[in-house]
Amino acid sequence: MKTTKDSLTAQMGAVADPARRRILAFLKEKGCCSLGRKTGLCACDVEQRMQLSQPTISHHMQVLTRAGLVQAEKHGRWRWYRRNEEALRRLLN
Amino acid sequence: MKTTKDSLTAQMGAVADPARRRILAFLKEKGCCSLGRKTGLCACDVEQRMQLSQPTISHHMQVLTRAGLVQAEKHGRWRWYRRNEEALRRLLN
DNA sequence: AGAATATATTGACAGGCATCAATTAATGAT
DNA sequence: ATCATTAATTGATGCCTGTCAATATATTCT
Repeated sequence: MKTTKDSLTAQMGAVADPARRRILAFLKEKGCCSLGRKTGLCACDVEQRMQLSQPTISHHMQVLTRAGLVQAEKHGRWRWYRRNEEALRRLLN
Repeated sequence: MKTTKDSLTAQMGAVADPARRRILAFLKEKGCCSLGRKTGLCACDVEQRMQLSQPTISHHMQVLTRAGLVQAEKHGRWRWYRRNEEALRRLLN
């Protein structure tokens, strides 16, 4: 058996990957979301900005979401991701 | 070929491991060093506080040192490790 | 219903990483 | 010189992770 990773470790592990740090940076841009939202992006927007396959993006978004660093909302067939600024601020103690 | 890990990624990867975070915390204690130094610890002190083998400790100290988060000095047969507070502060942007 | 679009899931693979036992290296003490 | 101590290195093992191709699911459009 394996003891589940604590939340701080999950968050730090999430942020330790350069691809995910790039994603977090993209999520800061304003007015780029395909859904017309002021902030955030949907997965296809992220995919367009990264040289990574769609399943890989989906995986990274899951890691970030599970860690609580981004929040996701489903809108039709899109999924809208935005930064959880509160959690990101808290991560920096 | 593999492109070498950038320094930010190395530092975040170093801190993402719970064992290394414990070590960094131990290094904050005052007056616990076997060498009589005010701050820091030597490897054997760290080993005593962690339930990990000597080679594993040695490995973690190397990761932390390579990332620049701790500094090492050799004193006789001991190696004295101390936190690089400057680098740690900078890591928190 | 059928086609198109956005995303998730599955399965596979390679590389990285944490860990240990055994060994080696370096230094100090007798 | 020999022994003891502190630490690094080596080699092995198993787990975790980033990535992709293929497939599945969900939703909208016609």
